[in-house]
Amino acid sequence: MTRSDTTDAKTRLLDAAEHLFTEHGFAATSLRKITTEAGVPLAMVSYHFGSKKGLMEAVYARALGQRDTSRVGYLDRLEAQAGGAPVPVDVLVEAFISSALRLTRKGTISGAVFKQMIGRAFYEPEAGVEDFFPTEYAEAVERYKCAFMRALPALSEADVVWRMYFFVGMVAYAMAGKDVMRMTEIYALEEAGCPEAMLRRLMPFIVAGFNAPSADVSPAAGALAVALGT
Amino acid sequence: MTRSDTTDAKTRLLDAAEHLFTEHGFAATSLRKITTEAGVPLAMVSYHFGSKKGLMEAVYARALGQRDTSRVGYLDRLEAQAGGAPVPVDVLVEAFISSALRLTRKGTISGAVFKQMIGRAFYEPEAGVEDFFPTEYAEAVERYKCAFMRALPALSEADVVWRMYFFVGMVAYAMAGKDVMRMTEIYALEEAGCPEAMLRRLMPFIVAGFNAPSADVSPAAGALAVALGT
DNA sequence: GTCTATAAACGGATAGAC
DNA sequence: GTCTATCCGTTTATAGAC
Repeated sequence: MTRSDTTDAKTRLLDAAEHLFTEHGFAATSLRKITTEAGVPLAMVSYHFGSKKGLMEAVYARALGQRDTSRVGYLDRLEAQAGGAPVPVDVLVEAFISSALRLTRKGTISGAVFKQMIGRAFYEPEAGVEDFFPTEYAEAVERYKCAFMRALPALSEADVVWRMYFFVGMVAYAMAGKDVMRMTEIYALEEAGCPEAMLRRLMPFIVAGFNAPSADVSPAAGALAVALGT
Repeated sequence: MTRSDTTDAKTRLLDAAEHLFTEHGFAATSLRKITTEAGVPLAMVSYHFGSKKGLMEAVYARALGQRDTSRVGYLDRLEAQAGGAPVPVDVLVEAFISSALRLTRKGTISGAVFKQMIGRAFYEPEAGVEDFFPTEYAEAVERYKCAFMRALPALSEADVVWRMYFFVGMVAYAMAGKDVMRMTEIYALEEAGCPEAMLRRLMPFIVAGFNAPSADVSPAAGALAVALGT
């Protein structure tokens, strides 16, 4: 048993499940591995959570805590503060990233684990995992979309949505601690593992991306098309 | 059986495994599902590939085909063409994306499936999956890093590497067809599923990001720090 | 070479003792 | 409430018939 026996079984189960689901994914993690790491009998899963899926739901429920309403609330304040004028792009980007970081539950769970968990939830192929992140997100995306469109009147709606897509994807990637090219190993990036520092690096990159001129979508014009033809 | 019987069993197995591993992940895909979809007996897996892991390796081996040396070769040509002068950022970005797209094997496999497979390989938590993408990538990253540093002398090495990290992550995210906020559904983005179009949208975004002023890393100065303090 | 049948282990879930 | 022992379907892998 990995954890101290002073903690109760339910908590130890949640801790172990959180760790193993995060590390290896849902399908690859058996209840036996979880109960072994937690040092509790197998049957405690059924008793406390009903099923494997119930355990996972509980893991996410604990991590998410009470529903975080500050996502749009923060944006509300910013827009009220601007008093009718568009909120600048850099403020929007910073607000979105801050909201993402603020998902961290204040409590026993480490911020790093939580963020990796969120990231995994998105990448997890199992059906239903994404459903823990429900409608509020669609609302927030829509609100931010409108804000970005007002801040960037030169861009088409498609461009704004695509750039938000890239933005969201990169935040998820960074928060999940992914590193497909092993760059953090190779170049020993100091700030890897510290989401705050990483996202501070990210912010000017994203802001500049949003402010870029519109993409040329015509098939013939792109330099990319030329390169692909070779 | 889903596929035509005219194709031989080995190929049908590879096709089915490629599809299902890509769709649901390695751990969540059983050999039975694969053999059922392929319309071949279960034992053919052991016969042709030895084990489940062997099958997956074969899937990746087929997809990767012969080692693709054009990754740095393309960059070589660009640098020779520039004749000592730094290769501009937009050309580098376009070259990198083109190389990523060019990973597509010319043959039966669809480009979309392949790209999603590559993306999944990175996100797949199972140990050893990333090992199919070996040292050549580290070389390419190093070469591009030097090229970007020469094109962006105002940036520190750390900034360049971080921005490449974001760049690579976003390409992987987009190529894997991920969509954590379901934005392609909600906003019915037409070009989703067409990597070329998507990456053409991505290019100006990334180029502007690279050209952004250096990130202010000091703890107190960032607007982010202020927001987090509230 | 190809496939049926089965082995051997593992999976999630539960009955029932304490 | 807590846990042992077990059920039973599923899994990967293989033995051996054709």
